Amino acid sequence: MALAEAILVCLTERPMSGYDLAKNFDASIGFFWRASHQQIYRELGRLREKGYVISQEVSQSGKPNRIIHTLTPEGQKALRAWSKKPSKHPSIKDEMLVKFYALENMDIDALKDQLTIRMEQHQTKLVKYHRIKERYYDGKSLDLTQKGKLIALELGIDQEVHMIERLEAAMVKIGNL
Amino acid sequence: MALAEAILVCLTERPMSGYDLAKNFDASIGFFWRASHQQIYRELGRLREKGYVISQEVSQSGKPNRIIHTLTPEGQKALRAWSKKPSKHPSIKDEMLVKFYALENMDIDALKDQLTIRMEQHQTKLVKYHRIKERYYDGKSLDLTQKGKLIALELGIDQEVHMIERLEAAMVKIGNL
DNA sequence: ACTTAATATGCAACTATTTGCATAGATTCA
DNA sequence: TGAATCTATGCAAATAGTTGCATATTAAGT
Repeated sequence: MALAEAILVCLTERPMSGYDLAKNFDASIGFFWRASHQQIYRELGRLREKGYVISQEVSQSGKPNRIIHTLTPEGQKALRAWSKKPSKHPSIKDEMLVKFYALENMDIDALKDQLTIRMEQHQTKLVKYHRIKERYYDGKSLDLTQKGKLIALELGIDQEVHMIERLEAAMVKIGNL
Repeated sequence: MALAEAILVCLTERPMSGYDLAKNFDASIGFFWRASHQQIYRELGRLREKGYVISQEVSQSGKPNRIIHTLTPEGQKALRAWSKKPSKHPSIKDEMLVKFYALENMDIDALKDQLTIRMEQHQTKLVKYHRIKERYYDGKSLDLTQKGKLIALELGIDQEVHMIERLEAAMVKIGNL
């Protein structure tokens, strides 16, 4: 399972609480791997048992205490071993495209609405990516890890740009039916 | 869950056995929704219980008997109702891109190999798509359902074309590190 | 002759993911 | 002043998906 590794990858940046990780999964790494906070907290328990992270509670007044998780050398070793294993091809599950497969049995106006929403979602994502790129990477000197993140980010940006174009083309096509 | 609906979508084309469905999920509809044969057989049981399909055994000599599943009017109604509900955004789980996120902890040569494999997979898919397009859609007059499938197919083709370009660019970038 | 692939179905166990709930003080907006 | 949101953690149940196994015949390749 790669949720474990995705968490470890996050923790290479800095030690984090489960809450921080959940936010990361909603933003940066979440562009390539989605996970809910419930999943993350459970997985952190497993990683602790395996000795891949160590967890220490930090007192806070007012708010609940934070539990900060730090990557251990064993965790780092596990990450490197993982990097050598072939990557599974990404999961493919796109409800909307399935709907196109039986157009005669679909409500086409509803489908158009869904296409519009989908385009907006990709647009939003694209704006987010651009902001991150400008803020953290443009015109800065980058180390190896930052270069890797930039490559992933640029893959994401291109994907969104082309996805929006494709969906617009699809919209024209179903508009002309 | 949309596996149920993906199966119903397949059955709008013609009545099929579980085996036929599994092959469809490896080819056409599987471009947008992957499922194993075990999943499909289990789901067919549920669909039968709900009355969305009816199943009849057809005797065969030599080979095991086939069980042909036919979409019922209730199943068709369920499909139309589903088409009106907003589509969930596609699941995102891309191990390889996660690996780019902690490049310092990765084996870069292994990553390059994985990138190469990934490019080949997309290339294979693209060739498949093109073959299907030429065979079933090019220069033919199409009904509504066929037009829908063509739209989905063309989305797939464009996606693969751009994905291959993106991965090539990424390869150049990690080659230059 | 032997092995692999294709046809055809399906159970069982395990792992992963989603959804709903639960707690509880602090801050921000209307 | 009340409602909503943020911070922070996590359990429990349900649903979904993967992996391994099981059966049985035919046809084609080596």
